Amino acid sequence: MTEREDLLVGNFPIVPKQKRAQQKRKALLESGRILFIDKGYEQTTAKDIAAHAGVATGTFYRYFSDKRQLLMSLLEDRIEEFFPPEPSWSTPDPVSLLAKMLEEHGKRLNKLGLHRVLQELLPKDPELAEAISAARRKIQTRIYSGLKQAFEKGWTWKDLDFDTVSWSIMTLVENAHEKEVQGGGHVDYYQLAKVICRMVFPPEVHKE
Amino acid sequence: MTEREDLLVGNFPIVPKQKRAQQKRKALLESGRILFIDKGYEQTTAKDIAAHAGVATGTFYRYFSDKRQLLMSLLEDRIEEFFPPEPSWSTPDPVSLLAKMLEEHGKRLNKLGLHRVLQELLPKDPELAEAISAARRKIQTRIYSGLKQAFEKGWTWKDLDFDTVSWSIMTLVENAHEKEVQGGGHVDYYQLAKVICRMVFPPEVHKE
Amino acid sequence: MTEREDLLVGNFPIVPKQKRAQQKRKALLESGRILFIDKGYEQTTAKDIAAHAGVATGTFYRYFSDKRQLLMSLLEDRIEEFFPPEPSWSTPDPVSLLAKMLEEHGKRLNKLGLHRVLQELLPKDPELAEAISAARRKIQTRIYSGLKQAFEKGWTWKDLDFDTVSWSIMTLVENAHEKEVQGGGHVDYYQLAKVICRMVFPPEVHKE
Amino acid sequence: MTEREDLLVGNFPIVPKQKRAQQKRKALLESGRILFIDKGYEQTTAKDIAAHAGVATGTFYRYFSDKRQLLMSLLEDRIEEFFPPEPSWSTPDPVSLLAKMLEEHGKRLNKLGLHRVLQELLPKDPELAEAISAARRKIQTRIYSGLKQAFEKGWTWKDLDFDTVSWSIMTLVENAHEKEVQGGGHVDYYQLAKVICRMVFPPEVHKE
DNA sequence: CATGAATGAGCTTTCATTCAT
DNA sequence: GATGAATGAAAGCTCATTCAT
Repeated sequence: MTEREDLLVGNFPIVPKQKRAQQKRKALLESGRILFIDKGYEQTTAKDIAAHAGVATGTFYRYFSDKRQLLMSLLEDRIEEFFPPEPSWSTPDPVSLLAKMLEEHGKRLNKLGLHRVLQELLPKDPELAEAISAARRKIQTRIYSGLKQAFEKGWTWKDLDFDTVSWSIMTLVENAHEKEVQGGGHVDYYQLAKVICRMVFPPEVHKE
Repeated sequence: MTEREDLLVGNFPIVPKQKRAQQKRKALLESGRILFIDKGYEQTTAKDIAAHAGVATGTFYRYFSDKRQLLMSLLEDRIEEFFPPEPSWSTPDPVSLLAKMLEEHGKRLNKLGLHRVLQELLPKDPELAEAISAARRKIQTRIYSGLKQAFEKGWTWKDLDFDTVSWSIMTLVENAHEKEVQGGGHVDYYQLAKVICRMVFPPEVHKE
Repeated sequence: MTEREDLLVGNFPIVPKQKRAQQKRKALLESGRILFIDKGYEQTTAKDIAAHAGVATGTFYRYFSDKRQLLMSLLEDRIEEFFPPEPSWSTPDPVSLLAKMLEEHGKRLNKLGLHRVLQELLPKDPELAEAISAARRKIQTRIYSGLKQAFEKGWTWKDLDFDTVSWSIMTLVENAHEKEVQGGGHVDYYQLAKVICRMVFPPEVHKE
Repeated sequence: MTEREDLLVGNFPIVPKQKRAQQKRKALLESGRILFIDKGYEQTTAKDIAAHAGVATGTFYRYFSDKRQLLMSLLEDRIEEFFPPEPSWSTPDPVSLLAKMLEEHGKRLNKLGLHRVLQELLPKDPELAEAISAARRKIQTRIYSGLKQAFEKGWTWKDLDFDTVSWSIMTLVENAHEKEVQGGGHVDYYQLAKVICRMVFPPEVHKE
């Protein structure tokens, strides 16, 4: 991760040591986050962010080399938060556990709020796209191995296609959050968890 | 749909009558499509499109009032193509049929290629977002009633949550295409179809 | 006048001989006049004029080298109409005669309607400005000599300043029309004529 | 007037506080004035003005929302200066006083120099036209009542038409300045004053 | 001759970024 | 360090004029 982060964020203005400066930096980050979410990345200008943070335009550039870098800093170490943790299957009630996890993940994404902004950027920023892609692959790999373990314990469908199923789980989990945002009715996380479990386990295992 | 489409596209420069002009218009549309896909919507300028089509900037504005309208023309009457047809369950081999449908849908999307562009635009263009949303709702409604019929015939899980499952199917189908694009290996449409069927039918029905 | 006109109009497209062509030319002139008056010179495009005249854009340029030349043709031989004829003083009732002349001049200007357009152009077109200026000088000279004759007959004030008075008459007459247009109440031409006569004749002459 | 002025000028970029900025603003205003007078309003671009003021294009837009607003700032609180003060008749030597007033007004107009520019704008800018019109009405009303007072004191012609005469005075005074500009020889303000007085007073009053 | 599509210079305006104070 | 005025490249769009048909 570290290498990738460095790549993304660059090492431009050394994170300043003073308290004051730290506060300004934080204010800028927070203003950036708010405005990006509110108006979109492209529609938000450096001037806007500076004004919202109560500093001068020029100050923006003391802390960030440009708008992109601010966004990257916002994302720093958090890209993984955009993706769900791997579900745990070795539990008496995987459906409830999964439901809970889904809900928490949804909340986390809503709190970050940058989901949309990322989508806006992907076409323009191959580097970011690659970072996202890497994070996604990483998670999917974890899900994959989780599935494999469950398989080895004989819990899953015998013909489980790890690849397809792990991808399906990822996809549903990632999009559950969007569904909620779009106001297309709230997601019933429990039902979704059930559906996911059906993709993985044959019915007889459920009773276990 | 037709009314909404008209709304989106407007009736700006009447589609010209001459052959030549038609060719230029087509060239512009095609150049727009290529550049939008290649560089993203925001990064593509009217000038770029004109240059790529081998015409002068002003010519662009003969045929389209602006970039957005070109995109809308590109989308005209095609919004529904972005969404899958509803799967049919009443068939001897729903998995294969579904797999075939998924593949065809993926091909169609790849041919259009505008999937990403749409995503870039959605946050900024509420009108488009609404059109997309309507199309999506329409399809999902169809899937929903398909499920209901299957349920009434007693084929599905007894506790099927139509809403959650129809949404899950939509989501997987919509994203299958993306998986392919991202180069994460080809999608195994057959496996995906199997997973979807497992969300819907209990195993004993599969044998039927 | 001829030389000046040639200067203004240029000798670009030889006035065409055919009837058809003549009609198109006239239609263009008339459309130009209407649109110039309605929207102003700058706001009217060659395309507008052609469309209004029911011909193609290119046709415009067959008859006129450009927008300016159309305007000049509109003005051709008419610049003098923008200015009043010299008043005649040797008449039993100069006030009534003058009043009548003022009214007729006002009507003529309203009919042409290009007064405003000229004003719009003067700053940009020194050549036109010069032509206007020359025409004005010409009229003023006539008024001047009319006054001189009246003076020599002993009718006017003994200390009449020909220059000032002829200029004043010109100015009032030229602006009377504008007053009417601006809707600042109709001009009472008879009262205006009386005022002008008082500038010229002492009261005892009036009784004559 | 103040309200109307505020309306015209808007309150776009708050007049900046720093000295430097004030200078740039002034430089832009002055450059605008010069170029408007020299080339006309329409022929002058924002870029021209910026270049003439020695600043970048973008700087223009820091201080003015557009060309029009610059002109409006140039006019701010000055519209009345374009019109003469009302003449005073109750004085031992109204002719000389009037002559002096005319000359001063002429000088003031020449200093502003924007007379022509206004004329260019009037047809296109109804708001400005209304402001001008209001100012003109105001002055004319004052002249009107001045005449009425003189009439009541028995100084004027018995059949004085206040309306026509006040309009005539306005018109002559407004245009006197133009005469000078057009290089038709300097205006003899004294002679003009005499002419105006003859419009108002019968000869026997002059001796008083 | 007529047509109207095509051209491209040029105008307005915005905004990321710099730099004098 | 902080400030915010200044910069100028670049985007969107218009329109006088040309030219292939």
